[in-house]
Amino acid sequence: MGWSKDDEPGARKGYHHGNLREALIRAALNLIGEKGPAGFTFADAARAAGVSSAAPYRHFRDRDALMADIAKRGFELFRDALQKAWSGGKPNPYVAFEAVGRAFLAFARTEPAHYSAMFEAGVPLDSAPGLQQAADEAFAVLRSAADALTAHMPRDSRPPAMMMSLHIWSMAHGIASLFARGDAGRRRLPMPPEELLEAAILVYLRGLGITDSK
Amino acid sequence: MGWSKDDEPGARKGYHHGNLREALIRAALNLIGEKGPAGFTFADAARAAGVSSAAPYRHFRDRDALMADIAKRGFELFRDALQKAWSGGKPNPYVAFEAVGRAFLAFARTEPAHYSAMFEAGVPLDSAPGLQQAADEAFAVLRSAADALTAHMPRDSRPPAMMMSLHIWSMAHGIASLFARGDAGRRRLPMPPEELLEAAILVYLRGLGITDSK
DNA sequence: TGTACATCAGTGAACGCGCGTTCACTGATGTAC
DNA sequence: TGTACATCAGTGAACGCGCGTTCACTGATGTAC
Repeated sequence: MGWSKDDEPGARKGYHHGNLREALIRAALNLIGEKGPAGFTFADAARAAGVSSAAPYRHFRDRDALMADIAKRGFELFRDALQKAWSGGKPNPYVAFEAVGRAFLAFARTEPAHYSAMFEAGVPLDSAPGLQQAADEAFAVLRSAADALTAHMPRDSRPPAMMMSLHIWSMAHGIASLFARGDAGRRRLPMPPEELLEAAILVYLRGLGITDSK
Repeated sequence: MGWSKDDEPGARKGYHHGNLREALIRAALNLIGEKGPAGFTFADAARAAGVSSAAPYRHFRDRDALMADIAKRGFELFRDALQKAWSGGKPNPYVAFEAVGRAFLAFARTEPAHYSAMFEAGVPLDSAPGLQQAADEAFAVLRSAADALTAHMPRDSRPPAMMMSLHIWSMAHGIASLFARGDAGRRRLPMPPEELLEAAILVYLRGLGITDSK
Protein backbone atom coordinates (compact mmCIF):
# COMPACT_ATOMS: atom_id res chain seq x y z
CA MET A 1 0.00 0.00 0.00
CA GLY A 2 1.00 3.62 0.24
CA TRP A 3 2.59 4.12 -3.11
CA SER A 4 0.12 1.92 -4.89
CA LYS A 5 -2.30 4.73 -5.52
CA ASP A 6 0.35 6.70 -7.37
CA ASP A 7 1.78 3.75 -9.13
CA GLU A 8 -1.21 2.23 -10.77
CA PRO A 9 -2.13 5.20 -12.96
CA GLY A 10 1.57 5.87 -13.52
CA ALA A 11 2.01 2.31 -14.74
CA ARG A 12 -0.58 2.70 -17.49
CA LYS A 13 0.99 5.72 -19.13
CA GLY A 14 4.31 4.10 -20.08
CA TYR A 15 4.78 2.07 -23.22
CA HIS A 16 3.13 -1.33 -23.15
CA HIS A 17 2.47 -1.73 -19.50
CA GLY A 18 4.84 0.64 -17.85
CA ASN A 19 6.21 -1.32 -14.97
CA LEU A 20 5.04 -4.87 -15.26
CA ARG A 21 7.72 -6.25 -13.03
CA GLU A 22 6.45 -4.25 -10.09
CA ALA A 23 2.86 -4.97 -10.97
CA LEU A 24 3.51 -8.71 -10.95
CA ILE A 25 5.17 -8.54 -7.56
CA ARG A 26 2.30 -6.50 -6.21
CA ALA A 27 -0.22 -8.95 -7.61
CA ALA A 28 1.67 -11.89 -6.15
CA LEU A 29 1.78 -10.21 -2.75
CA ASN A 30 -1.96 -9.70 -2.82
CA LEU A 31 -2.61 -13.27 -3.83
CA ILE A 32 -0.24 -14.68 -1.20
CA GLY A 33 -1.87 -12.47 1.39
CA GLU A 34 -5.28 -13.79 0.46
CA LYS A 35 -4.62 -17.45 -0.08
CA GLY A 36 -1.26 -18.31 1.41
CA PRO A 37 2.13 -18.85 -0.20
CA ALA A 38 0.95 -21.82 -2.24
CA GLY A 39 -2.23 -20.08 -3.25
CA PHE A 40 -1.26 -18.47 -6.48
CA THR A 41 0.08 -19.44 -9.86
CA PHE A 42 2.17 -17.66 -12.41
CA ALA A 43 -0.92 -17.34 -14.54
CA ASP A 44 -2.86 -15.84 -11.64
CA ALA A 45 -0.27 -13.14 -11.22
CA ALA A 46 -0.38 -12.29 -14.91
CA ARG A 47 -4.17 -12.16 -14.84
CA ALA A 48 -4.18 -9.92 -11.78
CA ALA A 49 -1.71 -7.60 -13.49
CA GLY A 50 -3.91 -7.50 -16.56
CA VAL A 51 -1.46 -8.97 -19.04
CA SER A 52 -1.29 -12.15 -21.07
CA SER A 53 0.03 -15.30 -19.47
CA ALA A 54 3.20 -15.11 -21.53
CA ALA A 55 4.16 -11.61 -20.40
CA PRO A 56 5.67 -12.54 -17.02
CA TYR A 57 8.41 -14.51 -18.77
CA ARG A 58 9.96 -11.24 -19.86
CA HIS A 59 10.69 -10.48 -16.20
CA PHE A 60 10.99 -13.74 -14.27
CA ARG A 61 12.32 -17.12 -15.26
CA ASP A 62 9.46 -18.79 -13.40
CA ARG A 63 7.27 -18.68 -10.35
CA ASP A 64 10.12 -19.59 -8.02
CA ALA A 65 12.15 -16.65 -9.26
CA LEU A 66 9.25 -14.35 -8.47
CA MET A 67 8.93 -15.81 -4.98
CA ALA A 68 12.65 -15.46 -4.38
CA ASP A 69 12.49 -11.83 -5.41
CA ILE A 70 9.63 -11.24 -3.01
CA ALA A 71 11.53 -12.94 -0.20
CA LYS A 72 14.56 -10.79 -0.89
CA ARG A 73 12.58 -7.56 -0.84
CA GLY A 74 10.85 -8.81 2.26
CA PHE A 75 14.12 -9.24 4.11
CA GLU A 76 15.21 -5.79 3.04
CA LEU A 77 12.02 -4.23 4.35
CA PHE A 78 12.31 -6.35 7.47
CA ARG A 79 15.88 -5.23 8.06
CA ASP A 80 14.84 -1.61 7.68
CA ALA A 81 11.89 -2.05 10.04
CA LEU A 82 14.03 -3.66 12.72
CA GLN A 83 16.72 -1.06 12.21
CA LYS A 84 14.24 1.72 12.62
CA ALA A 85 12.78 0.17 15.77
CA TRP A 86 16.21 -0.21 17.29
CA SER A 87 16.95 3.43 16.44
CA GLY A 88 20.55 3.23 17.55
CA GLY A 89 19.59 1.99 21.00
CA LYS A 90 17.62 5.08 21.97
CA PRO A 91 16.31 5.93 24.48
CA ASN A 92 18.19 3.06 26.08
CA PRO A 93 19.18 -0.40 24.85
CA TYR A 94 16.60 -2.19 26.96
CA VAL A 95 13.66 -0.20 25.70
CA ALA A 96 14.97 -0.22 22.15
CA PHE A 97 15.41 -3.99 22.30
CA GLU A 98 11.79 -4.48 23.17
CA ALA A 99 10.83 -2.15 20.36
CA VAL A 100 12.69 -4.46 17.99
CA GLY A 101 10.57 -7.35 19.27
CA ARG A 102 7.39 -5.42 18.65
CA ALA A 103 8.59 -4.44 15.19
CA PHE A 104 9.17 -8.11 14.37
CA LEU A 105 5.56 -8.97 15.09
CA ALA A 106 4.27 -5.82 13.49
CA PHE A 107 6.05 -6.79 10.29
CA ALA A 108 4.60 -10.30 10.34
CA ARG A 109 1.17 -8.79 10.78
CA THR A 110 1.27 -5.92 8.31
CA GLU A 111 3.27 -7.78 5.66
CA PRO A 112 1.97 -11.33 5.89
CA ALA A 113 2.74 -12.04 2.26
CA HIS A 114 6.34 -10.96 2.55
CA TYR A 115 6.61 -12.86 5.80
CA SER A 116 5.31 -16.03 4.19
CA ALA A 117 7.74 -15.77 1.34
CA MET A 118 10.61 -15.19 3.76
CA PHE A 119 9.92 -17.89 6.30
CA GLU A 120 7.25 -20.29 5.21
CA ALA A 121 7.28 -20.75 1.48
CA GLY A 122 10.41 -22.86 1.52
CA VAL A 123 12.35 -20.44 -0.66
CA PRO A 124 16.01 -21.51 -0.56
CA LEU A 125 18.26 -18.67 0.53
CA ASP A 126 20.52 -19.17 -2.45
CA SER A 127 17.75 -18.93 -5.01
CA ALA A 128 18.25 -15.25 -5.77
CA PRO A 129 21.29 -13.02 -5.75
CA GLY A 130 21.26 -10.91 -2.62
CA LEU A 131 18.66 -13.01 -0.82
CA GLN A 132 21.08 -14.59 1.61
CA GLN A 133 22.70 -11.24 2.24
CA ALA A 134 19.40 -9.51 2.87
CA ALA A 135 18.43 -12.24 5.33
CA ASP A 136 21.79 -11.95 7.07
CA GLU A 137 21.48 -8.19 7.35
CA ALA A 138 18.06 -8.46 8.94
CA PHE A 139 19.38 -10.91 11.49
CA ALA A 140 22.42 -8.73 12.06
CA VAL A 141 20.22 -5.93 13.34
CA LEU A 142 18.99 -8.13 16.15
CA ARG A 143 22.43 -9.48 16.72
CA SER A 144 24.05 -6.09 17.15
CA ALA A 145 21.18 -4.99 19.37
CA ALA A 146 22.00 -7.94 21.60
CA ASP A 147 25.62 -6.86 21.56
CA ALA A 148 24.74 -3.37 22.66
CA LEU A 149 22.42 -4.64 25.33
CA THR A 150 25.14 -6.72 26.96
CA ALA A 151 28.08 -4.40 26.33
CA HIS A 152 28.13 -3.07 29.89
CA MET A 153 28.33 -6.54 31.46
CA PRO A 154 31.61 -8.03 32.67
CA ARG A 155 33.19 -10.19 30.01
CA ASP A 156 32.98 -13.44 31.90
CA SER A 157 29.30 -13.23 32.80
CA ARG A 158 28.21 -11.74 29.49
CA PRO A 159 25.86 -13.98 27.56
CA PRO A 160 26.82 -14.72 23.94
CA ALA A 161 25.02 -12.26 21.68
CA MET A 162 24.69 -14.89 18.99
CA MET A 163 22.74 -17.19 21.26
CA MET A 164 20.60 -14.36 22.57
CA SER A 165 19.65 -13.21 19.12
CA LEU A 166 18.86 -16.73 17.95
CA HIS A 167 16.59 -17.14 20.95
CA ILE A 168 14.74 -13.90 20.41
CA TRP A 169 14.52 -14.50 16.67
CA SER A 170 13.07 -17.97 17.26
CA MET A 171 10.65 -16.85 19.91
CA ALA A 172 9.38 -13.99 17.79
CA HIS A 173 9.02 -16.21 14.76
CA GLY A 174 7.28 -18.88 16.80
CA ILE A 175 4.74 -16.43 18.12
CA ALA A 176 4.32 -14.81 14.74
CA SER A 177 3.72 -18.02 12.89
CA LEU A 178 1.45 -19.55 15.51
CA PHE A 179 -0.58 -16.58 16.62
CA ALA A 180 0.04 -13.37 14.75
CA ARG A 181 -1.16 -14.36 11.31
CA GLY A 182 -3.87 -12.48 9.56
CA ASP A 183 -4.77 -15.85 8.06
CA ALA A 184 -7.66 -17.74 9.60
CA GLY A 185 -8.64 -20.64 11.82
CA ARG A 186 -5.52 -20.38 13.85
CA ARG A 187 -5.37 -20.85 17.58
CA ARG A 188 -6.94 -18.36 19.94
CA LEU A 189 -4.85 -16.50 22.42
CA PRO A 190 -5.81 -15.03 25.81
CA MET A 191 -3.72 -11.93 25.05
CA PRO A 192 -2.36 -10.05 22.05
CA PRO A 193 0.74 -11.66 20.54
CA GLU A 194 2.69 -8.46 21.18
CA GLU A 195 2.12 -8.80 24.90
CA LEU A 196 3.02 -12.44 24.83
CA LEU A 197 6.32 -11.64 23.15
CA GLU A 198 7.04 -8.69 25.39
CA ALA A 199 6.53 -10.85 28.48
CA ALA A 200 8.76 -13.54 27.03
CA ILE A 201 11.56 -11.10 26.33
CA LEU A 202 11.22 -9.61 29.78
CA VAL A 203 11.48 -12.99 31.48
CA TYR A 204 14.28 -14.08 29.21
CA LEU A 205 16.39 -10.97 29.80
CA ARG A 206 15.82 -11.23 33.52
CA GLY A 207 17.12 -14.78 33.29
CA LEU A 208 20.30 -13.36 31.80
CA GLY A 209 20.56 -10.79 34.56
CA ILE A 210 19.50 -7.91 32.34
CA THR A 211 16.84 -5.52 33.62
CA ASP A 212 15.56 -2.12 32.68
CA SER A 213 16.60 -0.39 35.89
CA LYS A 214 20.24 0.14 35.12
CA MET B 1 8.01 -46.51 10.31
CA GLY B 2 8.03 -49.35 12.76
CA TRP B 3 4.85 -51.11 11.79
CA SER B 4 5.31 -50.47 8.09
CA LYS B 5 7.26 -53.65 7.55
CA ASP B 6 4.38 -55.71 8.93
CA ASP B 7 1.73 -53.70 7.27
CA GLU B 8 2.69 -53.73 3.65
CA PRO B 9 2.56 -57.49 3.11
CA GLY B 10 -0.51 -57.61 5.35
CA ALA B 11 -2.19 -55.05 3.15
CA ARG B 12 -1.89 -57.13 0.00
CA LYS B 13 -3.62 -60.18 1.36
CA GLY B 14 -7.03 -58.60 2.10
CA TYR B 15 -9.76 -58.21 -0.48
CA HIS B 16 -9.09 -55.51 -3.05
CA HIS B 17 -6.30 -53.64 -1.42
CA GLY B 18 -6.57 -54.55 2.20
CA ASN B 19 -6.07 -51.28 3.95
CA LEU B 20 -6.01 -48.54 1.40
CA ARG B 21 -6.83 -45.82 3.88
CA GLU B 22 -3.65 -46.46 5.80
CA ALA B 23 -1.65 -46.90 2.62
CA LEU B 24 -2.80 -43.50 1.35
CA ILE B 25 -1.84 -41.82 4.58
CA ARG B 26 1.53 -43.49 4.53
CA ALA B 27 2.08 -42.45 0.92
CA ALA B 28 1.07 -38.88 1.70
CA LEU B 29 3.46 -38.76 4.64
CA ASN B 30 6.32 -39.91 2.44
CA LEU B 31 5.51 -37.38 -0.23
CA ILE B 32 5.16 -34.54 2.28
CA GLY B 33 8.42 -35.59 3.86
CA GLU B 34 10.16 -35.45 0.52
CA LYS B 35 8.67 -32.39 -1.10
CA GLY B 36 6.95 -30.36 1.60
CA PRO B 37 3.27 -30.01 2.50
CA ALA B 38 2.32 -28.56 -0.87
CA GLY B 39 4.37 -31.11 -2.76
CA PHE B 40 1.86 -33.81 -3.37
CA THR B 41 -1.47 -34.26 -5.06
CA PHE B 42 -4.34 -36.60 -4.49
CA ALA B 43 -3.33 -38.41 -7.66
CA ASP B 44 0.23 -38.76 -6.41
CA ALA B 45 -0.94 -40.46 -3.26
CA ALA B 46 -3.08 -42.89 -5.23
CA ARG B 47 -0.19 -43.65 -7.55
CA ALA B 48 2.19 -44.24 -4.65
CA ALA B 49 -0.34 -46.58 -3.07
CA GLY B 50 -0.64 -48.45 -6.35
CA VAL B 51 -4.34 -47.83 -6.97
CA SER B 52 -6.33 -45.97 -9.57
CA SER B 53 -6.86 -42.27 -9.17
CA ALA B 54 -10.51 -42.80 -8.31
CA ALA B 55 -9.86 -45.13 -5.40
CA PRO B 56 -8.98 -42.52 -2.75
CA TYR B 57 -12.50 -41.10 -2.98
CA ARG B 58 -13.77 -44.17 -1.16
CA HIS B 59 -11.83 -43.02 1.91
CA PHE B 60 -11.41 -39.26 1.80
CA ARG B 61 -13.63 -36.54 0.49
CA ASP B 62 -10.62 -34.74 -0.97
CA ARG B 63 -7.03 -33.87 -0.41
CA ASP B 64 -7.84 -31.50 2.43
CA ALA B 65 -9.61 -34.26 4.31
CA LEU B 66 -6.53 -36.43 3.97
CA MET B 67 -4.34 -33.62 5.28
CA ALA B 68 -6.68 -32.99 8.18
CA ASP B 69 -6.55 -36.65 9.11
CA ILE B 70 -2.77 -36.58 9.04
CA ALA B 71 -2.73 -33.47 11.21
CA LYS B 72 -5.04 -35.12 13.71
CA ARG B 73 -2.96 -38.27 13.95
CA GLY B 74 0.11 -36.07 14.20
CA PHE B 75 -1.25 -34.25 17.23
CA GLU B 76 -2.13 -37.55 18.86
CA LEU B 77 1.38 -38.87 18.35
CA PHE B 78 2.75 -35.55 19.49
CA ARG B 79 0.66 -35.62 22.66
CA ASP B 80 1.86 -39.13 23.42
CA ALA B 81 5.49 -38.21 22.79
CA LEU B 82 5.30 -35.18 25.08
CA GLN B 83 3.42 -37.19 27.69
CA LYS B 84 6.04 -39.87 27.64
CA ALA B 85 8.86 -37.35 27.93
CA TRP B 86 7.18 -35.69 30.90
CA SER B 87 6.74 -39.10 32.50
CA GLY B 88 4.73 -37.79 35.39
CA GLY B 89 7.38 -35.29 36.37
CA LYS B 90 10.06 -37.89 37.13
CA PRO B 91 12.78 -37.72 38.25
CA ASN B 92 11.88 -34.13 39.11
CA PRO B 93 9.74 -31.52 37.38
CA TYR B 94 12.68 -29.44 36.22
CA VAL B 95 14.46 -32.29 34.48
CA ALA B 96 11.21 -33.67 33.11
CA PHE B 97 10.30 -30.23 31.76
CA GLU B 98 13.49 -30.07 29.76
CA ALA B 99 12.84 -33.56 28.47
CA VAL B 100 9.52 -32.28 27.12
CA GLY B 101 11.40 -29.58 25.25
CA ARG B 102 13.73 -32.11 23.72
CA ALA B 103 10.81 -34.34 22.79
CA PHE B 104 9.20 -31.42 20.96
CA LEU B 105 12.21 -31.00 18.72
CA ALA B 106 12.71 -34.71 18.35
CA PHE B 107 9.17 -35.00 17.05
CA ALA B 108 9.66 -32.19 14.54
CA ARG B 109 12.78 -33.92 13.31
CA THR B 110 11.65 -37.52 13.17
CA GLU B 111 8.13 -36.78 11.95
CA PRO B 112 8.61 -33.81 9.64
CA ALA B 113 5.60 -34.72 7.55
CA HIS B 114 3.27 -34.87 10.53
CA TYR B 115 4.80 -31.67 11.85
CA SER B 116 4.19 -29.88 8.55
CA ALA B 117 0.59 -30.97 8.47
CA MET B 118 0.07 -29.85 12.05
CA PHE B 119 1.73 -26.45 11.97
CA GLU B 120 2.61 -25.35 8.49
CA ALA B 121 0.13 -26.65 5.98
CA GLY B 122 -2.58 -24.23 7.04
CA VAL B 123 -4.98 -26.98 8.02
CA PRO B 124 -7.85 -25.36 9.94
CA LEU B 125 -8.31 -26.93 13.35
CA ASP B 126 -12.00 -27.45 12.71
CA SER B 127 -11.52 -29.32 9.46
CA ALA B 128 -11.73 -32.78 10.99
CA PRO B 129 -13.60 -34.16 13.99
CA GLY B 130 -11.21 -34.59 16.86
CA LEU B 131 -8.49 -32.43 15.35
CA GLN B 132 -9.04 -29.50 17.67
CA GLN B 133 -9.25 -31.83 20.64
CA ALA B 134 -6.04 -33.65 19.71
CA ALA B 135 -4.25 -30.32 19.37
CA ASP B 136 -5.62 -29.17 22.72
CA GLU B 137 -4.53 -32.36 24.42
CA ALA B 138 -0.99 -32.02 23.11
CA PHE B 139 -0.80 -28.48 24.40
CA ALA B 140 -2.34 -29.57 27.70
CA VAL B 141 0.64 -31.81 28.37
CA LEU B 142 2.96 -28.83 28.32
CA ARG B 143 0.49 -26.79 30.26
CA SER B 144 0.17 -29.23 33.11
CA ALA B 145 3.93 -29.69 33.15
CA ALA B 146 4.20 -25.94 33.71
CA ASP B 147 1.63 -26.26 36.47
CA ALA B 148 3.63 -28.95 38.20
CA LEU B 149 6.85 -27.02 37.80
CA THR B 150 5.46 -23.98 39.59
CA ALA B 151 3.28 -25.76 42.13
CA HIS B 152 5.72 -25.27 44.96
CA MET B 153 5.96 -21.51 44.48
CA PRO B 154 4.01 -19.06 46.64
CA ARG B 155 0.73 -18.10 45.01
CA ASP B 156 1.51 -14.45 44.58
CA SER B 157 4.88 -14.89 42.86
CA ARG B 158 3.85 -17.89 40.82
CA PRO B 159 3.98 -17.25 37.08
CA PRO B 160 0.84 -18.08 35.10
CA ALA B 161 1.22 -21.57 33.69
CA MET B 162 -0.73 -20.60 30.60
CA MET B 163 1.74 -17.90 29.71
CA MET B 164 4.69 -20.15 30.45
CA SER B 165 3.45 -22.92 28.25
CA LEU B 166 2.65 -20.53 25.40
CA HIS B 167 6.18 -19.21 25.63
CA ILE B 168 7.83 -22.60 25.60
CA TRP B 169 5.49 -23.84 22.87
CA SER B 170 6.31 -20.81 20.72
CA MET B 171 10.03 -21.01 21.34
CA ALA B 172 10.16 -24.70 20.53
CA HIS B 173 8.08 -24.21 17.41
CA GLY B 174 10.20 -21.26 16.33
CA ILE B 175 13.40 -23.25 16.67
CA ALA B 176 11.85 -26.29 15.05
CA SER B 177 10.54 -24.46 12.04
CA LEU B 178 13.65 -22.34 11.52
CA PHE B 179 16.41 -24.78 12.29
CA ALA B 180 15.33 -28.31 12.99
CA ARG B 181 13.85 -29.25 9.65
CA GLY B 182 15.11 -32.19 7.69
CA ASP B 183 14.27 -30.12 4.62
CA ALA B 184 17.06 -28.30 2.85
CA GLY B 185 18.66 -24.93 2.29
CA ARG B 186 17.65 -23.66 5.66
CA ARG B 187 19.83 -21.54 7.85
CA ARG B 188 22.97 -22.86 9.45
CA LEU B 189 23.29 -22.96 13.20
CA PRO B 190 26.45 -22.83 15.35
CA MET B 191 24.97 -25.50 17.65
CA PRO B 192 22.38 -28.27 17.52
CA PRO B 193 18.80 -27.01 17.83
CA GLU B 194 18.33 -29.16 20.92
CA GLU B 195 21.06 -27.26 22.71
CA LEU B 196 19.67 -23.96 21.55
CA LEU B 197 16.27 -24.83 22.98
CA GLU B 198 17.69 -26.24 26.18
CA ALA B 199 19.65 -23.05 26.78
CA ALA B 200 16.57 -20.96 26.06
CA ILE B 201 14.46 -22.90 28.54
CA LEU B 202 17.18 -22.67 31.14
CA VAL B 203 17.46 -18.91 30.81
CA TYR B 204 13.70 -18.50 30.68
CA LEU B 205 13.07 -20.55 33.81
CA ARG B 206 15.81 -18.71 35.65
CA GLY B 207 14.05 -15.50 34.70
CA LEU B 208 10.99 -16.85 36.47
CA GLY B 209 13.00 -17.77 39.52
CA ILE B 210 12.92 -21.48 38.81
CA THR B 211 16.16 -23.44 38.99
CA ASP B 212 17.13 -27.08 39.12
CA SER B 213 18.68 -26.91 42.58
CA LYS B 214 15.52 -27.15 44.64
C1' DT C 1 -22.17 -76.89 5.14
C1' DG C 2 -24.03 -74.68 1.05
C1' DT C 3 -26.34 -71.24 -1.67
C1' DA C 4 -28.23 -66.57 -2.89
C1' DC C 5 -27.82 -62.04 -2.25
C1' DA C 6 -26.39 -57.46 -0.49
C1' DT C 7 -22.51 -54.72 0.30
C1' DC C 8 -18.66 -52.42 -0.71
C1' DA C 9 -13.74 -51.40 -2.34
C1' DG C 10 -11.39 -50.59 -6.31
C1' DT C 11 -11.42 -50.15 -11.76
C1' DG C 12 -10.68 -47.81 -15.95
C1' DA C 13 -12.35 -44.75 -19.14
C1' DA C 14 -13.77 -40.32 -19.74
C1' DC C 15 -14.36 -35.22 -19.16
C1' DG C 16 -13.34 -30.36 -18.56
C1' DC C 17 -10.00 -27.34 -16.79
C1' DG C 18 -6.18 -24.45 -16.00
C1' DC C 19 -1.39 -24.32 -15.85
C1' DG C 20 3.31 -23.75 -17.81
C1' DT C 21 5.64 -22.78 -21.79
C1' DT C 22 6.84 -21.75 -26.68
C1' DC C 23 6.45 -19.07 -30.79
C1' DA C 24 6.17 -15.87 -34.48
C1' DC C 25 4.16 -11.55 -34.24
C1' DT C 26 3.29 -6.41 -33.36
C1' DG C 27 3.69 -2.02 -32.04
C1' DA C 28 5.80 1.42 -29.04
C1' DT C 29 10.30 3.40 -27.58
C1' DG C 30 14.99 4.99 -28.00
C1' DT C 31 18.73 6.42 -30.88
C1' DA C 32 22.12 7.27 -34.79
C1' DC C 33 22.77 10.31 -38.25
C1' DT D 1 14.24 18.65 -36.46
C1' DG D 2 13.31 14.55 -39.15
C1' DT D 3 13.92 9.89 -40.76
C1' DA D 4 15.36 4.92 -40.56
C1' DC D 5 16.33 1.36 -37.84
C1' DA D 6 17.29 -1.58 -33.72
C1' DT D 7 15.45 -2.88 -29.45
C1' DC D 8 12.36 -4.66 -26.51
C1' DA D 9 7.86 -5.44 -23.89
C1' DG D 10 3.71 -7.54 -24.45
C1' DT D 11 0.29 -10.42 -27.61
C1' DG D 12 -2.54 -14.23 -28.64
C1' DA D 13 -2.79 -18.65 -30.31
C1' DA D 14 -1.31 -23.07 -29.56
C1' DC D 15 0.41 -27.34 -27.26
C1' DG D 16 0.94 -31.13 -24.02
C1' DC D 17 0.17 -32.35 -19.43
C1' DG D 18 -1.62 -33.82 -15.18
C1' DC D 19 -5.08 -32.99 -11.94
C1' DG D 20 -9.73 -33.52 -9.86
C1' DT D 21 -13.86 -35.74 -10.37
C1' DT D 22 -17.71 -38.65 -12.11
C1' DC D 23 -19.62 -42.92 -13.63
C1' DA D 24 -21.22 -47.44 -14.64
C1' DC D 25 -18.78 -51.45 -13.85
C1' DT D 26 -16.66 -55.70 -11.51
C1' DG D 27 -15.29 -58.83 -8.45
C1' DA D 28 -14.32 -60.08 -3.67
C1' DT D 29 -16.34 -60.28 1.03
C1' DG D 30 -19.81 -60.96 4.55
C1' DT D 31 -24.16 -62.82 5.88
C1' DA D 32 -28.98 -64.71 6.09
C1' DC D 33 -31.18 -68.81 5.81
